[in-house]
Amino acid sequence: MRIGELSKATGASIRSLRYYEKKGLLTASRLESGYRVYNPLAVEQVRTIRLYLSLGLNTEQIASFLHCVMKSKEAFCEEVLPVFEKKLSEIDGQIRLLSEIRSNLIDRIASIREEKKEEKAQ
Amino acid sequence: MRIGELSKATGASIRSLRYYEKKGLLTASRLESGYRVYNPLAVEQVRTIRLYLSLGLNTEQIASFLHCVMKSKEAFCEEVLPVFEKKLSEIDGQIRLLSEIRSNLIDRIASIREEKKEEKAQ
DNA sequence: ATAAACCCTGACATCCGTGTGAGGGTCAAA
DNA sequence: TTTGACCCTCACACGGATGTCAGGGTTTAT
Repeated sequence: MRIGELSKATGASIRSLRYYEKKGLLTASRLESGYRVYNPLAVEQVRTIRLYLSLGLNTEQIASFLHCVMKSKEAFCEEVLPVFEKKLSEIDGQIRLLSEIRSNLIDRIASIREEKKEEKAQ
Repeated sequence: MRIGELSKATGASIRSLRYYEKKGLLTASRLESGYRVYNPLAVEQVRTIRLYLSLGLNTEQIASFLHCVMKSKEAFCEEVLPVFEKKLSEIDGQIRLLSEIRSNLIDRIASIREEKKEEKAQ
């Protein structure tokens, strides 16, 4: 299949498919014209790439284990666990930070509402 | 005071102080040489700017109410509440998304650990 | 043969506060 | 006066996946 078909089949833009190739996540053979030609399995592969991207992994991390998870189950790929654990701890950190900011904002909003109430009361 | 002193007094880099000025958050008069000269109140102003930056507001949002909060209390500035509320809802959205990803990762990590246990058991 | 649809590479833009470096002027103490 | 510390503006880089445009070649159906 050509790049336009793969794009439609996966929802990834043509731009993105070329980018995944550049990052070593996807390969294609070429026609004499230079057109990329994809194996039908590429559809599943692109879906897998996008799944991991949606988990916040970057292309380098995905590249480190993609060849394995395409052949075997995720659980059988040595590389996967440390990447997931690293990502999880990053996310925990982000959630902690956002939660602090959230509390701070909530306090400030509450104070402002209080002031407004008192203003009216006068 | 000059920019280097203000930088030391506030912890903001000289680069950042110039940037705040460009964004309309900070003003300075100039010596004939072109050197910036700051009012002593600038120290408090820069601290205020950095406080709001740390809450995730951008320079444009801060600019929209900074002149007011430097004169009056936060609660008396009309502009503040809607900005805080907008930011809060963004943060809630971010936390929700991160929490989904977090659950997904935790599930996957647990599955992998399960597999490993079974592997050993054999 | 011609038009429409498809594909190619390369490169700039995005977000946005901050780091950094070039190239050059100013101030203060020795 | 010289030296070192300080200041100025301008401009590129970052992060990282994606959008988009330019300029040009290919395929396919009519």
